[in-house]
Amino acid sequence: MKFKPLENLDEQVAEYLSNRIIRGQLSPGERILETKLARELGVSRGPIRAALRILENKRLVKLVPRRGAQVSELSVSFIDRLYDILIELLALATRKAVQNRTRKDLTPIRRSLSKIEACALKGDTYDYYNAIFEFFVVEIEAAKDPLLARLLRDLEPSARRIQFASLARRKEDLKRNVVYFQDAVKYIEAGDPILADKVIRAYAQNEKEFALNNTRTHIKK
Amino acid sequence: MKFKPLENLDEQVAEYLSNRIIRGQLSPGERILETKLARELGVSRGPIRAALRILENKRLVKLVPRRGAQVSELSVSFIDRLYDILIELLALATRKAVQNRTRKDLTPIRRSLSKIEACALKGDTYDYYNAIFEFFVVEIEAAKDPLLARLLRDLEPSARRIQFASLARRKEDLKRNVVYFQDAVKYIEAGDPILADKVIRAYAQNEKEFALNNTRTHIKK
DNA sequence: TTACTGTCAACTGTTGACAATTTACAAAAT
DNA sequence: ATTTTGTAAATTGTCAACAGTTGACAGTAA
Repeated sequence: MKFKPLENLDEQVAEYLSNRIIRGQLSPGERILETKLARELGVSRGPIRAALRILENKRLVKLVPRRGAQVSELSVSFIDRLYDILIELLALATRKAVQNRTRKDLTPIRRSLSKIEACALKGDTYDYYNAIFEFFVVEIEAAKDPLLARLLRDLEPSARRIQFASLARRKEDLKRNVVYFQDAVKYIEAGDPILADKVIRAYAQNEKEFALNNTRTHIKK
Repeated sequence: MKFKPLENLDEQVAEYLSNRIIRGQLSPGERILETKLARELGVSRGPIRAALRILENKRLVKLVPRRGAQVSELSVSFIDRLYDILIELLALATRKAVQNRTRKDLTPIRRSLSKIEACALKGDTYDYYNAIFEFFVVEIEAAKDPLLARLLRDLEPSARRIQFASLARRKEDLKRNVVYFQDAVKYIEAGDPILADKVIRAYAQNEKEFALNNTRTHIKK
């Protein structure tokens, strides 16, 4: 049996809030009251405050001194800017994955591609996007760059949040999208950083445009 | 007179520690004891812990659950990876600056170029690098992208730390470096994102190589 | 000597209380 | 009606105390 590294309350609370924000159960702009949340979760305010700091780094909440925390907005311009950055960082990660991957890294990459393909076939939108995030996780693993990994991990919840907001409309998109990942794996296997970079950029760009066109109803500005 | 936004203790402590780490007054690997620091600064452990979370995001300290905080290491591979990311993000910021700048943005950009030139002429290495950071700050301001601005701001202390560690050897480098910024401003004024991108990439690449060759003595691995 | 085990001091994790600040709201003035 | 001012309640900031965990080290057994 594998014992957990005994997460402290900070991270547990952060995880809990993170999920609720991503799923839209907490709406943009909504205030998060420390006292109230502490009562609800049965912990003191200390861990709550630490959790809010964690979420601020992931851009899920906005922290204003002496005015507390609120769920961050999901504006068009934010989506725009997030994907601009994601395009560059994912492309960089892909190039690094091509260069630094060992043979062992290929196994999980191929496995997550299969998962993507399977979900696309079944039309299971929710799991499909989970599989895509998993793909990037293993790709980043292969890139052997902890700093880049962490930056991307910090941006991941925002990406998830955006995708969740447009999940309903994504069904027909699946099969068209799979091609990107099939190509990406092909070039990662072949060791071609330029084409792999290009494919991932194209995917992220496509994702960006889809998000911009399909989250309008959920967001503020 | 301009009143401060009444910083809370969290940020003041973070600022204090940040400076000490950047200047090498706290050495890599050194533990930071909450209780001791709290006594030294005359505050309780609450703000200290919050400050440590802030510094963790800036990668200045490493936080291990139940084992406290220690000053992060400055390894060759970290420098390598940091600049890889900086190259992409600064290039992106530069392109955005070219596209989104107003006429008003040009004034501080030109002013900080003058400062760079003046410091290079005087051979004032320390202020020279301050001026360079200032240049990027105003450039990012012109790029009109708060998300990108924040990512870069989070990485800034690490870059400063690296540059501080190799400051002594940088004197002869100054005049050669100025050209990059003169060119960058030229292309920003002319509205040429491709060449501006290229210049900044070249600068950052150059900076990276210099750092890698001149911080060896200060770092661990 | 070397490896194990138990104990203790030093820390971090968590809490509840108190102080300072902000917000909401009602009353007064324009 | 609209703005201003004053006051109370709600909320965040800070602290100090207690609980739980970790790491070091001395003592014991091989």
